Amino acid sequence: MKHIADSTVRRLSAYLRFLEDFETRGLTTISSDELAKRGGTTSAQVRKDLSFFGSFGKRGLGYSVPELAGRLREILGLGREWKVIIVGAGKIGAALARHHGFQQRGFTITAVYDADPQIVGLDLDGLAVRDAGHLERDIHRDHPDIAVLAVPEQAAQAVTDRLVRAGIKAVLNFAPAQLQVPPEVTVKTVNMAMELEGLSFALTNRE
Amino acid sequence: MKHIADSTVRRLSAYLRFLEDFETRGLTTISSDELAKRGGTTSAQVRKDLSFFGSFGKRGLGYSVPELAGRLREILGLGREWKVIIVGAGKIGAALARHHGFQQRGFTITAVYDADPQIVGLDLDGLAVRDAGHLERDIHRDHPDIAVLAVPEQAAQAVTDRLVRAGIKAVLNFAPAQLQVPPEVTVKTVNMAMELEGLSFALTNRE
DNA sequence: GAGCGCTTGTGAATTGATTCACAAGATATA
DNA sequence: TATATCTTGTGAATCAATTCACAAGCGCTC
Repeated sequence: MKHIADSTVRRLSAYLRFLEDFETRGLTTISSDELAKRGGTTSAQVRKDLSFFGSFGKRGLGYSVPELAGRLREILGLGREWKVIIVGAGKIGAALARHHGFQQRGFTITAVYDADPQIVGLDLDGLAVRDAGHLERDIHRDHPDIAVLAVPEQAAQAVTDRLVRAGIKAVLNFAPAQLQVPPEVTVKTVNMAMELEGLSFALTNRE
Repeated sequence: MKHIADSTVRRLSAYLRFLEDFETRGLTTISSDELAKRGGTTSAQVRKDLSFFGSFGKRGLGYSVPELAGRLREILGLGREWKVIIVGAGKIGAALARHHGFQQRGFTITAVYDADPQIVGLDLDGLAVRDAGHLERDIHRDHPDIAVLAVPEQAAQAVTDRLVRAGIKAVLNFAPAQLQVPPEVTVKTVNMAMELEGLSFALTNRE
């Protein structure tokens, strides 16, 4: 398949959210222009994004809401359940573990780990924090798909190396670190400090 | 000033982090190539990024670590303290309020708000959760610079409208919503569901 | 102070993403 | 069946970001 830009995938994800909203409101068709308005983009952009994967609309009419939603779920790989482990049960990790919003879209948190004996064993809304020493054993046994990394900066690369060696192919990184991984592993980093600095820059260099 | 791309600002922020690391390790000069390796980019990219703001290096030698760090802090607007309020003290909001990592870079959390009377008054590591009804009054009095939005999706736009009307010019949005704001307001959105779906896409369409 | 090795700063070239613009298909109406 | 009205899908054009490539500057050595 031709390479798909990250920005395109993010927009597809946004379109799906809007479609689900339209679906609950009982609408059956929608035009690229309406989708664009909701997503803060243009109708040409919407059509181009979709054109990478096929042609799902009807000329003169628009797109069938349920059909397009289904296609997007398929494209994004949301037709199945993904097993997610959280590594690091500090403030961020614990908040994510307790956040039940992920379940909706098929992301199931199957385990939470920490290295601190004070934290291991704690109950987070029904999930017991496991000892990070068992990471490799558990990964070999349970085959989780995605690891959410919520450990301190200094530990981030070492933990990532362990996850990769154990076979993890996707990491959502909350540590403020640039992780090195082999090419078959995908990393997405959420860096709150960087976002705040982006706001600081915008406020300072008011254009 | 010429328009600076978002991706450039994010890289500047990353360079600064590396420089601070080099600084604590006692290094005094660094080349664009070393900076690039650390940041997973190229030396030409590093030099181009910096060239938008001036020429800070010495040919044949590289950059002075403390000088470049200082320049980047200046460019990013980190020479001052920024007052940050957190709106929404649910799981994510509370975790952010307790997270002390922001303070380091000059972002001070001055208040936390929630609309739920059950939550108003709770103590979050020394910060009492205030009644969201007082948002406007407090903003007029305290002039915070940045609002972190951690409210449920359905409330996100309405709360944003209130913040904008009260004079907030920068919002860090954790709600999975596409916020509409006037052009003088900057919004950065952190959308964990979108990141997970990006990973789902990558795992599904293994290239 | 001439020569060498190194690294910056930057136009030019390239690659990538977005926007334009319009032919073609679909529906509706008469 | 003909006409009018929509809206898609997509090459071509434009705009933006990255990479290339090299002249010019700096420090070091002889």
